[in-house]
Amino acid sequence: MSIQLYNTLTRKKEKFIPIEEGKVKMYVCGPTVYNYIHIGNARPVIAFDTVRRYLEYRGYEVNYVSNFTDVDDKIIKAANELNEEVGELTNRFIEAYFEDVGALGCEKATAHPRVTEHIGDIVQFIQLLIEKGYAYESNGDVYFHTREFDGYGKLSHQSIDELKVGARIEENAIKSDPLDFALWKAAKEGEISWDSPWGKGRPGWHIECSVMARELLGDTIDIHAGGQDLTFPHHENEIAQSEAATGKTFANYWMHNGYINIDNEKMSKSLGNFILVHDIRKQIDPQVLRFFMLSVHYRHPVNFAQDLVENAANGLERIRTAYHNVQHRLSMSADLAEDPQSWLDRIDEQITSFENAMDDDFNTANAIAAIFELAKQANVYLLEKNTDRQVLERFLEAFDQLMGVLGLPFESVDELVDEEVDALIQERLDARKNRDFARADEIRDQLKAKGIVLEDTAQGTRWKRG
RNA sequence: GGCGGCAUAGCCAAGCGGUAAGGCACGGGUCUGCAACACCCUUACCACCGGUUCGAUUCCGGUUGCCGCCUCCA
Repeated sequence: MSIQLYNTLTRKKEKFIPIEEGKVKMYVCGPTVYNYIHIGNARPVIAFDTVRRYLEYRGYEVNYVSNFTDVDDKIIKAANELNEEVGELTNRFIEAYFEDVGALGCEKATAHPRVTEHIGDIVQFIQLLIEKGYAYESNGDVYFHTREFDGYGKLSHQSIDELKVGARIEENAIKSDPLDFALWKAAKEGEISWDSPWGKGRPGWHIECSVMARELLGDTIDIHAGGQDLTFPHHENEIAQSEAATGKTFANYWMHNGYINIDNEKMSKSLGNFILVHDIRKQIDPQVLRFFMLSVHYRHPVNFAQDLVENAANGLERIRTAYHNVQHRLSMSADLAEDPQSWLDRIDEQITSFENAMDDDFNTANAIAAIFELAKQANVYLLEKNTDRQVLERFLEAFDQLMGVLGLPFESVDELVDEEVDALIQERLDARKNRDFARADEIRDQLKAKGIVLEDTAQGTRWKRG
């Protein structure tokens, strides 16, 4: 089966066909770095990191680009307030971004371009738009003439006239049409700026993505992704700029993730009800956060609430326990069992349903269901008196593979080795053998107080942090 | 005003023409010295009203209720 993905441009699920066979050019809009990212910012990063991992799992070579907006009004404002250089501030938050997103299991992109590294390219791109008659200079600013671009509105499915009726667009004497948007903004006194043919200034917001995507991926890319709210105007404007400049399709597939709500209310920096990843990951296992977000389809809203996250934590724990129990069994016995084949087949069935789910517009909710089913099968298998080494290994391999695609690797065994704990467990085993249950329970309670939970199995006692 | 989304068990969440995946929680069993882990069993007339169809949770129309975009925002 082939991968189907929902394309905002056509509002349909489409078969994914890359421009170049076996390769994917993907661009994901990244954050404006003037603060730590909130969990809403983290959603697209997690969602599209998962998309990327699955594409790679499917054998594609993915060239994944995600930018940093490291100069804009909010950054300048924040830098002024903190009495810090713009560059210092953005470096600080870019570093924090990598820490936060890394904790959430997201791989680094192939490239993380920054706006300030591409000013020259941006200036050239704007010049090209002016030459082609799509942009004009006014008072040191440069604007894109929206009405000159025929396809304007095709992504958000808005007609240009309706947009005007919508009417919350600011009137501005400098623009010749209220729908026009800035490509270049003239610098105010004392602001960070770069020289340009139109005087000192800096790039507008939308132009950076058009330019950096083109520089790093070419005129036409396969997948362009970002949060739902970027559809209009950001992505619409990117299309206008890029296609006006190159005369080619900018991106074949547009993917947009849904929001995170808090108590069913939209979370955003402007509303102020946001949860910073920097803070929350100290309280909640970041893998749980990732698992929680992936338990809902990426296009649907996720409601963030304490009890729902705990719910997800319990579910993840079930999968981890199954995995570690298989590992434990493998380390404790080397039984041989009859007919491993039917079990190997069952494992393959779950891998297939996982793949089917992911092929269907990256349906991680269903993919997770397949992993739960795998866990169930593993638990049932562990009930057998005799197990086959090959089957146990295959279970682990499948768990590793599937959870790996979701960016949720299992803790390695090494981290679970502790001599002191082992000694206590041995002492408890002896106590139980001598029917000294008081001592046995005492040890169990003692370990529990240290956050270590014991599980007695037919093959011995295993422990975990809980 | 324009564009769009959602409404499925106590909670979360898939499915989207052939009488409902999965998880969490609850209850009943089994396992256990007791527990933990686990296993088995139990739990839904898919917001409402019409229509199309042999058959609709799934398609069409309408109603109600939430939500989003059209403005910086993931």
